[in-house]
Amino acid sequence: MYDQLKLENQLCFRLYTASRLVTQAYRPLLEPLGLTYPQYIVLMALWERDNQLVGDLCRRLMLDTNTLTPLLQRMERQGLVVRTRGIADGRQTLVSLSKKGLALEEQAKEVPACMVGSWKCNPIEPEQLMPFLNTLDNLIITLKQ
Amino acid sequence: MYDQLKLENQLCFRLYTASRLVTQAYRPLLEPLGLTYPQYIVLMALWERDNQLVGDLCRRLMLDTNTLTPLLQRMERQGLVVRTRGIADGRQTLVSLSKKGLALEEQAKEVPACMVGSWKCNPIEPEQLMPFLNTLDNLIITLKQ
DNA sequence: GCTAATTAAATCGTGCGCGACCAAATGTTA
DNA sequence: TAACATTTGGTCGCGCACGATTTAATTAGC
Repeated sequence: MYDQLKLENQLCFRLYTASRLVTQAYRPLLEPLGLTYPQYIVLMALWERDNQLVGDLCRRLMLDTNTLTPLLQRMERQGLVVRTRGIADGRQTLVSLSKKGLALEEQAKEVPACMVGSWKCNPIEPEQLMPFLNTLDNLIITLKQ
Repeated sequence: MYDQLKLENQLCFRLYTASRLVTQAYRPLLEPLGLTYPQYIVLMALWERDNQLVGDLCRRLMLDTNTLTPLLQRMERQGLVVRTRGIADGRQTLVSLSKKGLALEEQAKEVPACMVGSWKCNPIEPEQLMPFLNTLDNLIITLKQ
C-alpha cells in the first residue's frame, strides 16, 4: 500500500467530489428554473455579454464544441437561446438570449444567496475565501496550458 | 447585470472547471494503464482495502449505485475486478481485485508524482496546500449532509 | 408461516464531457 | 483560379453522474 495512492492524500479526489456535491446542491435551486448546472453557467456567460460566438463561449467556459454544441442545441429547443449563422463569416454561429432566457436572470439572481443560505454551517472561513479562490485560479491557469 | 451572477465571482464555476481540468490532466497518465479517472479512484479504494461491498464503495467514494454498478461491470469486463454475490446475505455484491487489478498498483504508484512533475510552475504554494485541502474537506462535509 | 416493510443492488432515461472525426467556409499561395 | 491549409462548428460514440424506478433478498410484525 503506497501512501501516495491513498484516497485521503488525493487533491484530485477532493476536487472531483467537491465539484459533484456542489453541482448536486445547485440542482434543487435550478430545477424550478428548468435549468441544469451547465446550462446555468452558459446563461451566466450570456447575461454578462449577449450575442457570443460558439467559439467565444468555448474559450470563456473552457469547454470544447463537442460539449457546447449539443448543450446549446438543447437550450435552443427549450427556448432559452437563439442560434443564428454568422453573416460576415458563414462558418460562425452566434448565440443570443431569447426573451425567456433574458427574463430568467431576474429569478436566477436569488440562486447564489440561496445556495450559501442552505448551508447549516459555513464551510469556508471568511479569511480563507480569497486564498482558496486564488489557489483554484492558479490550478486552472496551470492546467489550461 | 448582477454581480453575484458574474462567472468570475463563482466558487462553483472554479470548482467545476478545476475538477474537469484535473481529470483531463490525468488522462494521458491513466490511458497507458487502460483506466479512466473514475476507475482509478475505485482501484485506489480497493488497493487500500480489498473485498468491499458495493455499498462500502458508494459511501467511500460518495457515489450512488446507479453510477458505481455500471462502472464496476465495465471494470469486471476489463478483468480489473471480480464481483461475487454475498454468501451470508444474498442481496450484497462483494467487489474484489483480480490479479490484474492488484498488479496495476505497481504501475499506478508513479502516477501522482508524474502528475505533479508535469506542471510547468507550481500552482499551489507549499504553505497553502493544507489550508486548501482543509477548505475542500469542509466543503465536502457541509454538502454531504 | 404469511405478509409487509426494509435493505442492497441493478436498471432505465437523460444530460453532460470529451476524444476522434467530419463538413463547410474562408485564407493563402502560386 | 486551382490547389492546399486553416478555421469554425457539427457529429458520433463511449463513459460517467444522477433522479427515478425495479428486482431480489432479508427482516419484522402479527
